[in-house]
Amino acid sequence: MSDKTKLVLIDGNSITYRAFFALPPLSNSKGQYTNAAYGFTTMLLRLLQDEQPTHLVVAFDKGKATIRQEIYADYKGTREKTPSELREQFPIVREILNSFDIPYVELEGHEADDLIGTITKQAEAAGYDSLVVTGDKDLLQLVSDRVTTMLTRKGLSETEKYTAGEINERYGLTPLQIIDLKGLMGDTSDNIPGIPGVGEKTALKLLAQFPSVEEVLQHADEAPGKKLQEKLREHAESALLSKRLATINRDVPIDVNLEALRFESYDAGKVRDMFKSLEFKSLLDRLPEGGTESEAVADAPTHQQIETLMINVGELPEIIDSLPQAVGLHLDLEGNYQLGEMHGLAIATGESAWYLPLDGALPEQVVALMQNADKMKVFYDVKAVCTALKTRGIALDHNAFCTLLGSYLLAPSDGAPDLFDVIDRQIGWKIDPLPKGTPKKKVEVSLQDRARVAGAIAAANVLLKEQVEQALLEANLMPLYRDLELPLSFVLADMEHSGVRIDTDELKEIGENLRGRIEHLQAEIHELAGVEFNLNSPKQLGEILFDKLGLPASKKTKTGYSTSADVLEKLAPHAPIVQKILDFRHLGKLLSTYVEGLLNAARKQGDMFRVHTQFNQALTATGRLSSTEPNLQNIPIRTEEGRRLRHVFVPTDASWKILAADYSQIELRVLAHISADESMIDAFVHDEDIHTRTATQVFEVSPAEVDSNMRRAAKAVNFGIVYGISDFGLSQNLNIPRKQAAQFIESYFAKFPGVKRYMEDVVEQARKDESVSTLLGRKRHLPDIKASNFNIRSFAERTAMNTPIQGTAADIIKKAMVNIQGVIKRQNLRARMLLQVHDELIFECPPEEIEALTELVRREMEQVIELSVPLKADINVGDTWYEAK
DNA sequence: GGCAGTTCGCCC
DNA sequence: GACGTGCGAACTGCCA
Repeated sequence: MSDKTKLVLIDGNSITYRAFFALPPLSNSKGQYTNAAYGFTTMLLRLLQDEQPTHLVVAFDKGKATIRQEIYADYKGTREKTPSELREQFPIVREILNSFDIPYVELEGHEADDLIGTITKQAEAAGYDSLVVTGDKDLLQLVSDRVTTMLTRKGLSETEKYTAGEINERYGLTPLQIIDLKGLMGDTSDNIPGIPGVGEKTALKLLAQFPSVEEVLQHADEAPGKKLQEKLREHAESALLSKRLATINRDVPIDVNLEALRFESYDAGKVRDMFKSLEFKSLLDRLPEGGTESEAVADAPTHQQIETLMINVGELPEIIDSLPQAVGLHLDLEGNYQLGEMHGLAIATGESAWYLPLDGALPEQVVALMQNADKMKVFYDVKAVCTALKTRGIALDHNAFCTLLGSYLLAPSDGAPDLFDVIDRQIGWKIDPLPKGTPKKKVEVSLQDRARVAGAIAAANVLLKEQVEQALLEANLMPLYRDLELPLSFVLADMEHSGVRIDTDELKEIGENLRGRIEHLQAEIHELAGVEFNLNSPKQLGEILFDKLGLPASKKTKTGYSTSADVLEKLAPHAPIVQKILDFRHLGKLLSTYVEGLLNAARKQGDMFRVHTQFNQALTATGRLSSTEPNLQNIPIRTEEGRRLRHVFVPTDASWKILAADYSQIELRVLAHISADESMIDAFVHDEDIHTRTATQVFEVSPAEVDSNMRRAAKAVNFGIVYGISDFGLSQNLNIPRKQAAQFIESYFAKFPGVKRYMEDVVEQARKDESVSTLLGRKRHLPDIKASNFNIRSFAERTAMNTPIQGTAADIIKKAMVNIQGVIKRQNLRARMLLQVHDELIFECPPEEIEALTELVRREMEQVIELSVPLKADINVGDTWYEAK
């Protein structure tokens, strides 16, 4: 029925509030925060489209002296003050509504809830159908035959509509009983007390028995459990008060003419002007054409407006000449950037794009562009491009901008930014990615599609650069980006391109040996178990050990028994099968992950095999690198058996050497510096064994009295400090009770008061800024530091303590890498940097360079930055990585 | 057969 | 009630 009336009522406060916390704190070029207004607007546009309302109104809270506060002074008493970044957006939301000609209501001393309740009551009487849009479950109480409530779920993007039937299905309650629910359980966010200890589950159980708060209280004696009965009696008043607070007032003295809420259409031109001034670029293409747009507002085009022109090599020089100094580029690669096929190159300004198909070989005009130092070449991933070009014998000029690296430094906790996400988030272009093929099934992609996507990415890069650059400047991150991370990209590209030589014959031999022993172990285990089963299946293993053999199960996982090593180690003395399983696991890990993994990754180059890892420079929350395909940052060292694998990492030439340089205790030295703890600084200045020193302090003994257990415990505590683990984590590591672990930490802090003070200060600072920084200014956002959930907040607090330590150590070694590579190049050494493993660097060099390399690496690593304690690098040389220890 | 989720274990 | 990080192998259950 198209003539039916449909009134949509939006809870303006609730939706704006939710939008604010759901979206990152974006601001536009005028410095206005707009994330909440933006989120509200996306919701509004969606409602207009999906619901086709005939009538529309938005309600806002107004004033402080609400009726509820008269009843209960502490109402909303615990709520944090609305942040100014949010407060300043309410006027923007009202302006946006004005541009749509959508009416809004507010009344001094009343909340939006009550206004919505009152209007829906009148609408019901007039025979309108209403839809209430909110993030607040309280409004479910308004639901009736004529009123539906739409609730937002996590963020704003998902919503759920509730009719009376759905409320019954979800809660087993009538809409009005939602009030009773809240009366019993209360609401921490509004500081409505309810009955302490009664949550949703208990409240629902009670209401299933008796229909209302009053009845529940009358029959308190019949409630399950003595404690609950007592609480019901004790807090009866509170429950009744809470019910009153939760009841929406549907008779607010407000004069609403329903017909004035009629909404037919809006002037798209007016709205477009509004969006442009707020810089809601991505929302522009959701508006219809036409309207009375003012011409004064200039704007970047949307990606649909960018047509990518197919060109040939001959046209390239002329286009390049016409380009501005910063050129958006995208190298269209398929698959792994080291090996993958190069399909083409897209070149763009923010307004136009061109696509040059390539078939393997790079024409000289492209090479010229890549080596043109006068143009700033803007890529999404400079390291990938640089490496891809290196494999084709071309050196990318270093006058480049990396939008990936910049985006990462702005928000490192998000993990590796996805190209299409970044573009959508920052510019609002929704580019359909190309379909992904699999090794099995290749998908044919037309050249036109390739051009469309590559062209859009190249053009997006130009706009992204502007935004990222600006944001880096504002966040004081430009020096970190320009002087450290971007130069490091080129060093990493060198390393990835070099690769490391692998002795595959040796590796295969190790593999054969392991395979034989694994098969033998497997046969023995099956024999002992009396049945053949899949030893690699934790599920089957658990059934054998704990059901069939009846061993005591100590730990459970989500899906069944835990069979992890720490569980099995405790069982080993009781049954011989267990040690064999542990051995099987250990050897199996070495075989599948390392022997087979490395063999799969090794590529034949001339007469030798090499592995070329990829370092991810834009992924970790702390600023460390990570390594993939293969991961060369987790090659075994702890057990001799595993450590042997390092024999297969050999120099390019048999006469060359491997040189390994590792920072000694870099994290603890960083901690000593930033905490300025006297005792700790003293230990490092005198180059003492820090774990022994910690043991003497914590256990109050002389250095000679420190036994191996004390040192081990002290080491675990230091380890815990560096990695930000909890008392729980420490107790797991040391296999001691949580209480004892907490005591260790306490006595540690008593002996290192400077460290304690630092930990307290950094958490306080994190609460203030919602972020922490490293010595070189790397930032990590920590919104969870204000979480109400204890676990989430505690985690954020440990992160606040740990990130400056781990992140500063990452800064330091990165800087050393850039400096070392600079010296190697300037001195024309043949030595090559091969790997970085968080606190160590691996090189190879001809024998005659050993001395020079040792000297320069030590100097650059130790002198890279001046701290209040010395930095120390241990350097070892050998014929293989194993021997360089 | 592909995908996501889980468990396990390696490194710093 | 589950808590430093990241990568990857293998299994499992689910989908087509």
